[in-house]
Amino acid sequence: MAKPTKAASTLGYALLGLLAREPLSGYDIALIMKERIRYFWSAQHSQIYPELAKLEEDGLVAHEVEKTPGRPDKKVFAITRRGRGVLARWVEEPFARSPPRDETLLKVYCGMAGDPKVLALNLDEYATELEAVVDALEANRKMLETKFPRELESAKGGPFFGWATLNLGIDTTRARAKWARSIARRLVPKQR
Amino acid sequence: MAKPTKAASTLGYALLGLLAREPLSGYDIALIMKERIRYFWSAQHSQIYPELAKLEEDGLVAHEVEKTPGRPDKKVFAITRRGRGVLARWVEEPFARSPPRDETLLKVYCGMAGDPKVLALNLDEYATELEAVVDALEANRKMLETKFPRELESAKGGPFFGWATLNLGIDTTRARAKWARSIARRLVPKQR
DNA sequence: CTCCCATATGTCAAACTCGACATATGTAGA
DNA sequence: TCTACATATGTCGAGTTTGACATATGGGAG
Repeated sequence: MAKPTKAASTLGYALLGLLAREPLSGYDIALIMKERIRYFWSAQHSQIYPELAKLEEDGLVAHEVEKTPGRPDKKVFAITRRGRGVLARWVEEPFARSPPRDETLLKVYCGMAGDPKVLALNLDEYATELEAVVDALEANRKMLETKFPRELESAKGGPFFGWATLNLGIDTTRARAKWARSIARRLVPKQR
Repeated sequence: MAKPTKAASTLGYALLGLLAREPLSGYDIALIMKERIRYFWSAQHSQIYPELAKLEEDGLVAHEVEKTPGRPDKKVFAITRRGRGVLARWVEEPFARSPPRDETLLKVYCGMAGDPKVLALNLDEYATELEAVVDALEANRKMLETKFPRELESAKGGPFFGWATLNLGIDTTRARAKWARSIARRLVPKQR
């Protein structure tokens, strides 16, 4: 084979996964990464545009220009058949235990170096942020459940896998918030 | 001020956090990152050695050579007073919601592109791995609880913060394993 | 009229990270 | 004897990621 259907980077797979749902521009993708899927993946537009170009070079996506009145032109990308094939092969690979890098846990691990009161305050603030995230994710899940009951029932299609992803996101974010509060409480025992 | 006590990279803080507990060589640190704290941080030795040199240049750590019979010499690093100061300041900064990059969630999010049966198998295998990790983490926590009851009670010192970190690691890893099994079950409904 | 904002796409340098290569010592096994 | 392995430290190139810079359109606020 001349072109053995090259593999993409992990970011490339992320883009393919979004485009497998619907055609999108680089700008759209940047927005989705800042909002919908921020809890498990994100990238800056400065990384997205070059990666889209690379995917197009490899024939995994293709774009057409959409002229919108009163706005700059949009390059709307769609996944190709080759792109779907590459994505499928990656999805079916075993799950890698990629090196987790959790700056929050690292900071708590170093906690003995700092003032417990300050740490406790920061942990509570962190928990409050996370609780807001949980609310947003739960609203998102509720939306999927009312809008796509069929897909969720049959465990097929984009909505189901988005829902599956949300399930873990919600559980771990909530667990994290509770944990932060519990550690904060341990750090300042006799709260008045 | 001539030297405004420069900040370190996140990896630098990780090294300072380990050295704040006990003096260690680069090799020791690499081992600890492969074993004890792998569930929230890791780095290769090729990154650790240069970073230690950089920290030493900035006066945050200092080393002395330990001659061990029948082994190559060891450079044992210890944290300096300046290093503790830099670490303390970082610890007391607010928790940043750093961009999470969860390849597992990404792959499931793209699940509609692959064969459900293969995905289910991989998820089960993944869950089995995670369950082993949970066991190891729990053994570690048990060890801390029997060996350092005082520190855990008073919420002070390295052992307490190691224990605090383990708490979240265990909870989220277990939640992840359960989640993987539950999604796997949904993907192959009528298991014979 | 001017400035800022959302839309929209792009480049570039610096920093971070990984995997491969390199070197050296001593022990255990084939 | 040869080889492999654990210990121990290091360099280097390639790929990833971020943040800053750059450009262009049109609407709304002041």
